[in-house]
Amino acid sequence: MPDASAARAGFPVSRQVLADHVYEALLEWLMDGRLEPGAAVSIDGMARELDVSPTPVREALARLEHTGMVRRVALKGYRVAPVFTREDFAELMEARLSIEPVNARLACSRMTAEGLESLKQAVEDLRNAPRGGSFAEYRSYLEADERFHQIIAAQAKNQFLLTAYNTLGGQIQRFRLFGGVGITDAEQAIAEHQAVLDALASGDPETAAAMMTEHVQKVRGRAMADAPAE
Amino acid sequence: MPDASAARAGFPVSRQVLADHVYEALLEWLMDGRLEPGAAVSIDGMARELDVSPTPVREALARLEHTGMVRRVALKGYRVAPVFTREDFAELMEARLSIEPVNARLACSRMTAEGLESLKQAVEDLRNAPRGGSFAEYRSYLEADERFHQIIAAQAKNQFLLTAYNTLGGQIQRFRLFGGVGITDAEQAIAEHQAVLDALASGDPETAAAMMTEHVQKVRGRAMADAPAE
DNA sequence: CGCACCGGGTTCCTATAGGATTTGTGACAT
DNA sequence: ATGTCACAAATCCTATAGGAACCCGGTGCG
Repeated sequence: MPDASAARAGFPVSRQVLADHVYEALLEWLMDGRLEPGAAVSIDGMARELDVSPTPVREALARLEHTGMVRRVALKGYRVAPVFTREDFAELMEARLSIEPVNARLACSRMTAEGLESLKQAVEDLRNAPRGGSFAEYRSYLEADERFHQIIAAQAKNQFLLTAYNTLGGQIQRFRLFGGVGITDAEQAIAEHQAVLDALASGDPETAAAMMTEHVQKVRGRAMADAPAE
Repeated sequence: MPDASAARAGFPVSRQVLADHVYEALLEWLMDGRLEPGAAVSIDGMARELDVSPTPVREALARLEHTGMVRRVALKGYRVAPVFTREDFAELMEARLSIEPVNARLACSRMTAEGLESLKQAVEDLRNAPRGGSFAEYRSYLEADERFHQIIAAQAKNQFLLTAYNTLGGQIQRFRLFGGVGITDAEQAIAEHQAVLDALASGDPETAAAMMTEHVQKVRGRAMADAPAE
């Protein structure tokens, strides 16, 4: 409750308007899977659901559209982006292979102590995360995984690359939810993350980039093997 | 134009709503330099200016915010993104160096005949563009330059990399307008574009990537030399 | 049976109004 | 002169209303 402390201090810090809350709510619903791919996202309906007027909903959706999470057709409304096809997935991985190793290389030389600490925490969380079959169970696993890559992107200290990664990151999350792949070979994946972390900690940019490349390639390999059909 | 045939057919295809027009108008004004960096973009004011209600303006601005062209502060409104600092420029070029060579490499093997033709046209336009001192004169030069890179990004046939590039592309345009650098060494720049084009035409991906890397590096070098202060 | 047509309901889209917040200005006290 | 306060204007933000477009049945006709 930032409002409370802000009110006490005398000047509100939160500065959030309704559209921001709606945006976050929609994002959460998208990531939660409560809104399935292809489903219509009615402006008026969402407004009723969230008990606000359509205006902030409209604004939030306009922002979301640019992330690729929802698509808009003029005079017809918004829909959750369709399910990833095999081609979409291949493109996404190709894009990751282009950007993430660069992030790792840059992050290696620019990493702060706090950043490294957060990374270690992320890998630790990955290890401790439950690996049950239900979605609720591996939710924390996915969260830690995403956080790991996000921190590296942030530590690259390049606003443009960070923006580029964040766009990808959202799609990656969305794919993990609806691509039909659960957690496969978690031990192997954790080892790969550890290898990236070690390279970053040792301060060798090229090794860090190479480890990241290897990791993403293996992720692709595992996912492709998992869902051979289409 | 699609409108004509659509009207003839009896059902409009364009399907553009007011917010789309406002979006395009704002984008054009931003690219034209009619809206200077740091300037406030008042919602109500824009609405009066364009003779529409604030609602579509609000929606258009919400979309624009995600491109980095304008920034929003809750309850205070939108402002045109501030002028590029030297650090911003360095980051932008670093990002270009990460993405554009990859685009060139991929485009090389996936290029269509039409794509190659458009590229040749772009380089030709670059050659024929006037190089006068005034902005209006080198506007077509900048347009052709941006088009060249945009086509390559599109020919990479990867929606995610294309999105990533487009975000960069907007910033590049904005920088060229307000970074204070005009066209320096146009002949040299054209030669670099030609080298990239030749490599793409010859179908050698690695050379294409290398030529693109070289081009971006030299662009950076020229711009840095031009604006040493800051 | 297939297909054009046509309401009714839903949803989108835009304008408008008014409350909430910020900004600018000027008087006043220190 | 400087800082503070109050007040007015501008701006943002949200809700609401109504016109326009779309979707979905049903009906009638070939």
